[in-house]
Amino acid sequence: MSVESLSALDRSTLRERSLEALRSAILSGRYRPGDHLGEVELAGSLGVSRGTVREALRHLQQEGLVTAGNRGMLRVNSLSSAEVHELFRVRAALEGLAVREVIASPRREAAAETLRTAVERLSDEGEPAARMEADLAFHLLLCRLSGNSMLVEAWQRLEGRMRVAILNGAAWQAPMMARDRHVPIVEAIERGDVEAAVRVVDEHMAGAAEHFARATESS
Amino acid sequence: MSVESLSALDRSTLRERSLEALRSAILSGRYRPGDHLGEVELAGSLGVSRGTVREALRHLQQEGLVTAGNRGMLRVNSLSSAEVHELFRVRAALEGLAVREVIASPRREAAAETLRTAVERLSDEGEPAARMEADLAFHLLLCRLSGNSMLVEAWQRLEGRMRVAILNGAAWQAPMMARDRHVPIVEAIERGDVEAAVRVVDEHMAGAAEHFARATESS
DNA sequence: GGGGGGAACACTGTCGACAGTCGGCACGAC
DNA sequence: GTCGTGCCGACTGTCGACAGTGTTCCCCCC
Repeated sequence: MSVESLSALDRSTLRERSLEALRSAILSGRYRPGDHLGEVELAGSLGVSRGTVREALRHLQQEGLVTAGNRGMLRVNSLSSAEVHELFRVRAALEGLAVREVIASPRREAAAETLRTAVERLSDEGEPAARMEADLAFHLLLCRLSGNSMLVEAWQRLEGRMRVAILNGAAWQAPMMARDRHVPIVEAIERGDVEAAVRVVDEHMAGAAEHFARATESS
Repeated sequence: MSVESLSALDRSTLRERSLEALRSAILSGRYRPGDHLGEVELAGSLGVSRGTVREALRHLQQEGLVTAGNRGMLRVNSLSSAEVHELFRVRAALEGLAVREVIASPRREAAAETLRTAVERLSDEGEPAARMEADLAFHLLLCRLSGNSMLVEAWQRLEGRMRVAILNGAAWQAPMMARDRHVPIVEAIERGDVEAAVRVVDEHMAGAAEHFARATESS
């Protein structure tokens, strides 16, 4: 089995490894928003050819972590506070659909239970990065449980930008990541209360948008 | 001035032209769903190098027109009827947000007027392809008028898949594209009736989903 | 006639190199 | 001092070639 996973690791292409390396470099803050990402330089530091890093950069561009500037030159993306608000409103719409579908699903009971265990993994303390991961994992799980693959895909397309937004408000207190903020969502789903669930999601997102937009402005 | 516009045309890269060519080739049905798209063959027929067509294909993959199969080989995508339903539910959520934001916007009056003129361009007759374009243009305009750039982006990410779905139900009667189906949306926005607008959008999308899902199944 | 081995093929992954273009800099004319 | 101009460096766009790997098909052996 470990051979299997090892061979799976070996099977991962250079492009995928470069993509992962670049993504974590950006998300870890090693490259600051606005920094220019030159193909030659990155190819040299990653030990791959320009074409390979080029594909990884294009993927990052689609994810929204990187944006095109003058003459096709790429730089690390950053979001204005207005864009943060827009982003979270779209997210609210998508997750609102997710809770609707979860509640309408015949597997609602099982889904609620899965969410209940997931919400327990949300911790009020610890590394900010780890808390962010747990938070995003919870919301992604919510989308997945809707069984709507298009919804999952659309949400994931927003994920990169969300990470940028969260990154901008780096030293945040993160009251939005607290478990208390997520429990009501699960409870509303358990009760099958569509209106309450959607309202809670909306409020959750509005609060998060407000918080991160402020953090963006002050940076 | 004419020099200016010409140089702008020349500025379009080979990658963009290849992308456009491939996209229209797929959308026009020249390549059928499931067809294998080999890099070498396409590079030869387009008169560009493999790297260039490769980038175009990757872009198409992000758009959802092309999907990866065995060993990274790409083929023209197709949607199951279940995915068509999922797709239109996500679209309904996004456009529901769009009408909310348009109505809540201080520029509601102007937006409604713009939509009123756009809806006039929807024709009940003529080329199916042209009608599809007009329909998509109307809905894209709706998203744009919301002023939410993230919403526009998310919608456009779905656009490729929508075209695939519509393409699958090729010989359709297209009652969903009729002007009558769109006028109520505009009227609800003009009245500022959020509930009605969202409900109309939902019904519009549900009807379209049902129609195209059936067309997908029968093909 | 059927099955196994191997060679040829058809792909994609990856790379290094050349060409075009844009921005900055120094230099000279006015 | 300021403007125009030509050079230089940097960066991306594009290309052709090589390598690795499944896949397929043919031939030989049983």
